Amino acid sequence: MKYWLMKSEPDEFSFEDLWQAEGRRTHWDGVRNYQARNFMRDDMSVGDPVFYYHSNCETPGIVGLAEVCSEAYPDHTAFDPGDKHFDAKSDPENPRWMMVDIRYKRKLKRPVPLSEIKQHAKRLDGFALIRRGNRLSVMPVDKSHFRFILALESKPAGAGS
DNA sequence: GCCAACGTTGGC
DNA sequence: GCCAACGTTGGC
Repeated sequence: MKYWLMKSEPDEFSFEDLWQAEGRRTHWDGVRNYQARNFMRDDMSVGDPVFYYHSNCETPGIVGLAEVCSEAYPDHTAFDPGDKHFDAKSDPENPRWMMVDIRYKRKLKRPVPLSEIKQHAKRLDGFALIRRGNRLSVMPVDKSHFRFILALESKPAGAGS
């Protein structure tokens, strides 16, 4: 079992939207980065836990838990000329972009903001989210990092290290 | 294969 | 809105 973090802009598709979605699940379409695609295609398994992260918003951070609930399969939005993420070079016979489905698990007791995660940079050494210039929208999380961050939700906001 | 130009991401 | 960092593109 591997652990993951997936970013979404709440204006596009928030954790609340995932709750509202039919079956409380959705397909993670629109990833157009090879590294992120490879993680989904090659390394994810059904049942893997996922941190749901809100980016490009007032307080970026982890807001909830989800889980992978499908194997990777072709991202059909790449074939749709009307779609925002259309990619003419993705051939339906040989799809370039893949996605998985994820399912809502639960909200964190409180969001754990990026700023707080950064305060624990030493403990979280190597965590892709806080590596310089990180722009990955799907990234692996070490099991120990995952647990450490999960424990933060039970501590008061702003509690020191 | 190099690398400049460009577009995008995403925190601030 | 700014801008640093990064990935991709395309000329050569």
